Amino acid sequence: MIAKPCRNYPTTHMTKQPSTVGFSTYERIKHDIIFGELAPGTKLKLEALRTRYAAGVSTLRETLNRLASDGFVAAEEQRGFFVTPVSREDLIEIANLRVLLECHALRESVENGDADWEGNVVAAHHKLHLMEKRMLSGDESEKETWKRCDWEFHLALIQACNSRNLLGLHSTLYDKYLRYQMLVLTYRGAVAVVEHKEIFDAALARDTATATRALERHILNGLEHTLEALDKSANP
Amino acid sequence: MIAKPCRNYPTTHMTKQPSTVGFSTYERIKHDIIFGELAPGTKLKLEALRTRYAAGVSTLRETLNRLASDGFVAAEEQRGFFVTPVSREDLIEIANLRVLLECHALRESVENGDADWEGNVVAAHHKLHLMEKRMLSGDESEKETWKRCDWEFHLALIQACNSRNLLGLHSTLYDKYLRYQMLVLTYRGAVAVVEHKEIFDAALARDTATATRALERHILNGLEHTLEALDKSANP
DNA sequence: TAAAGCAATAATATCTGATATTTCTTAAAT
DNA sequence: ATTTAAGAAATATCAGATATTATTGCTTTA
Repeated sequence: MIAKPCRNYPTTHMTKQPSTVGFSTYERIKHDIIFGELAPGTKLKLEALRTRYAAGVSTLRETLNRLASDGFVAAEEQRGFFVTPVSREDLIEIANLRVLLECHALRESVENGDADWEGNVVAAHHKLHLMEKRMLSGDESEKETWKRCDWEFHLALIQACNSRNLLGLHSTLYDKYLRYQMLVLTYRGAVAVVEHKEIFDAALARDTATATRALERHILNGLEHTLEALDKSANP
Repeated sequence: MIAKPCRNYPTTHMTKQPSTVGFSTYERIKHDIIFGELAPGTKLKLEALRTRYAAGVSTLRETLNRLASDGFVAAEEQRGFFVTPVSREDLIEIANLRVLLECHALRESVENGDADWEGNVVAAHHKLHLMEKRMLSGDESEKETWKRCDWEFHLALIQACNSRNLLGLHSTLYDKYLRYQMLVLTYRGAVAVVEHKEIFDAALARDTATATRALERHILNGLEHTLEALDKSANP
């Protein structure tokens, strides 16, 4: 679970677009799972996917195997592939792991980050804040863009942690967490804005303890919020 | 959400024997990478693998994609698959991540483990210790068995951490770390025995702080040892 | 009526072979 | 020596064939 070319690589000098069918199919199916277009538990029949994604069976199986290793798809022996189901417990696990890994990465990053790192963090926070203002004013037309900004902000913060392995694991975890957020479709705009600002300020001030504490609260508040929405949608 | 027991299989809890070619190939290639039979950086040509593992190209590609997601194989766009290279930095990252995840899991486990957990830990440590005595007396004929016991001990310790996701990540990390150990082929018998005992005692005494500290030292000592051997083999 | 059995259907797992495209190798040319 | 061009090798992808297994629906039986 290390290579995550699409996001980790800077968009500046993309030496070669990975234009293979396999890669693009992987991206599309993963996207559809994260954003709920393929609901949790859905049976992924090869024939159906073949027409939906215009790819051959072999390519699809490669893709699904990859997604299975990532944990977005469950491969059941002789029974085929399913979108990984969701559960309260799983969400809690994911969130706690994200706290563990992201806080650790943030600590390292804040202590090692150079001028470049600072610059990227400032830029990412600025872009995120612009989006947040638009969201707060009621313009929810670009939720995906907003989420990308959120991702880029969180990534920028931990980018200087000096561990590709850590960044890779975190990326997958973020995506899994994101799926739950997309699932319940509820936002906690104003609060999250403040939390982002707190993390941002503490990180730039190189106040490791405050930054990690704020990040932990940020993630756990999100968890609580998502759990509530999840329970509500389960018991209407 | 709860995985129901396989319909056809008897209730005996043998690890379900997935008889598919895909799974067995996956296991075998992964094994060969971890135990160095496929050296780091090796080009994995489909034709060669086809004869070596007696599997079709499609199955092999599925397998390699899965291993690529796990991080044991590097898939290069249009250029095929390679055994993931090793490096000093990567080893350090892996070890540090293992410390982070395994210590966290151990803490949870020690605080939540029930009688079953204790029983399994005692059993696993006993078996490990038997193997260790054989190794110390010069019988190195079963290094793989010994390593399996080491794995089972470490796993038993964290088994009660209540997070499948965490256990999954840890398992992969352990294997990656193991590859480096197998690579340098050096053992630090007596020292590791003592360290295992320390962890074991503290865990059973529910002394979380001591247990995690001992585990951290155990892993970091191993890292240092492996790094030295790695440097030595690089600069002869 | 419910459980058990069984045939028909659907879907998966796997291999082979074909094709287009890309990368690698080698040898000629500047 | 570096570049270039042709040929060989390897990958990425698809389609089709087959064997095996899972699912479904109907029939029988208790």
